[in-house]
Amino acid sequence: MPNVVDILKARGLFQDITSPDLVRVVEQPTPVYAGFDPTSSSLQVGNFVTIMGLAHFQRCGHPVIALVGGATGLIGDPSGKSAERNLLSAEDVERNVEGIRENLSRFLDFDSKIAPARLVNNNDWMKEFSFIGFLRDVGKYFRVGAMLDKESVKARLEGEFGMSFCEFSYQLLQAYDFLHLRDTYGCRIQIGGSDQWGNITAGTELIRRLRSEEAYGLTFPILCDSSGKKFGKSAGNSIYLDERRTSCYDFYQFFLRTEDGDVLRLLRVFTFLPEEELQALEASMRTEPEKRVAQHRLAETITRTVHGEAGLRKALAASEVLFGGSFGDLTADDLEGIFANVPSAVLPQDRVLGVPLADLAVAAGLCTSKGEVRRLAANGGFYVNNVKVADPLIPATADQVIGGRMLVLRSGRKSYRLVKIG
RNA sequence: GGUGGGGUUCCGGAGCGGUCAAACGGGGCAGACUGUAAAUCUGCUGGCUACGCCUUCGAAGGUUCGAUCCCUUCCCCCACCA
Repeated sequence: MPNVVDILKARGLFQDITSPDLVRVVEQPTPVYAGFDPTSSSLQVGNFVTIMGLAHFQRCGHPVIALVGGATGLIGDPSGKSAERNLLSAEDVERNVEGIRENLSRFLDFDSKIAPARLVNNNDWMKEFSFIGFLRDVGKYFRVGAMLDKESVKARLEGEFGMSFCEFSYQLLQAYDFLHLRDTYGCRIQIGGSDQWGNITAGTELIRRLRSEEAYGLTFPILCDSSGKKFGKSAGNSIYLDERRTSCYDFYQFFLRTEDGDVLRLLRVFTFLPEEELQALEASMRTEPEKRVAQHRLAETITRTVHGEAGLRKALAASEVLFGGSFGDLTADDLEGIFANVPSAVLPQDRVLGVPLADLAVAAGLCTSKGEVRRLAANGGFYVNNVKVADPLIPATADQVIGGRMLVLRSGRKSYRLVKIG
């Protein structure tokens, strides 16, 4: 079987490892796990890195366990956070767990004969503990000195906000998860982003102490774009894996707009394309950059993985129309399909016809104020139905309402809003 | 607890009685160029019934024709001292 560590290294998914012995351990099928926080109802592209990590293990023949933190989500992981987080309500966490469970179930192979995936929720075992019981059974084996030494704790204690006991305890929970999965499924490896290092080593140490057995951790780098910013935000909004939160179109476009300097790296991380193909793509970037073959390949591949063939088709159809100039003879039905999950506003007819376009733009959420629409138009970036509009104070007319049902507002090249009459 | 320095628009940071919706930088948005890239250049960046009007400069009061700027009290930061 191919060595998964080598593959991860080649793919830019390797940051650190708790012991070089792991390289030999993975010569045999070895269960591995990664955790996902239910801080939101859907995973984001950043989480996809971890999913790819698990997928590589699975492809190399290792059973994988995806853990949803139904219990740890109630506490909040301080790793990488500069301030105490607000606690999520139990209902929110439960709802998020369901969303994430649904996300994950689409990416891992649960039917594999050799290395089936498994989905677990740490609330299933954590809920059995009493506070006293946990302190005695788990807390007893932790030294406060070592806990204070963790980067996530140190950073917070040095920062201005400090840290609650609640978050301080987080590492015990994650360490116990690892122990539990080791006892239950023979799991010996935990993987995660580099911010998880402290939590992972807390687990390997707990296992060593209580089971006299070596467990391993492997981290991958936190993805950044070439300007060093955390990857996965578009205009301040996270890119989610759930179509209801980020449309297939926006998802596809996010990757299509990848800059040259990042695209190869992202292809390595987010796809399984073989090295030969990556090199061909790199060559194409040199000889015919204007075709942006690599960007298309990236956007297409990851959209297909995340949203399926149908989702990719939607994204491609929408992209074609929206970057194809005028809407020509598209019907309202066509547009409705294309904009299916683009933010829209539904307004009664008398709130549209004769109403200044600027007001519509605000009502549809394209801009936050009419002043902003004016500025936008003054700069030449305001469009109605893909036709540039210079004066946003002129009222909307009936012939702008496609099929008597909707009109499409646009800011700049890529931001669209739909106004539906209804 | 004492002394000193501060809290300004998304952030940093000028302003220190009218010419202030508030310099400058960053970020953001838009435009041009290009390849839905990068770099570069340009414009915009409180709201509106918009050549004018309204709400903003930690909070509340006060002095003044007029206050971001002066005074009082309060809240919060930072530095040094104890």
